[in-house]
Amino acid sequence: MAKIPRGRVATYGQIAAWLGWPRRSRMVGRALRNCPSGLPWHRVVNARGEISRRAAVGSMLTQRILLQQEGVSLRGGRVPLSRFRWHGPKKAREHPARYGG
DNA sequence: GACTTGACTAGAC
DNA sequence: AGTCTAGCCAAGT
Repeated sequence: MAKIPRGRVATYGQIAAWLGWPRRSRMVGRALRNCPSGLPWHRVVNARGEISRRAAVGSMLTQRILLQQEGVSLRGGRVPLSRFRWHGPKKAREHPARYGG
């Protein structure tokens, strides 16, 4: 998760797959309950680009703000994955998605 | 050990 | 494009 570049997002399923556990997306979410500070937890969204309700302190408002600060804009409450999804630590693209800044 | 729950997902309508 | 369903598997009760 720490490898997710600024201005990009990944899904729970992706992270699970990178770790070698393709069917364990829920475990990623479970693990994030104890997410140590300093990790970009806000760059993790579900497969539809939505922010989970269980998001940390306060609400998903925090996550939305953090994402927007990185240039990840939400459309209709979702991150457009076609644009901001990160393709993984091994297949990472050279150029980040276009975002203001 | 048998339910229930959950920061999920792919597929069907 | 939205909503529902079945599948998932570790943790909690």
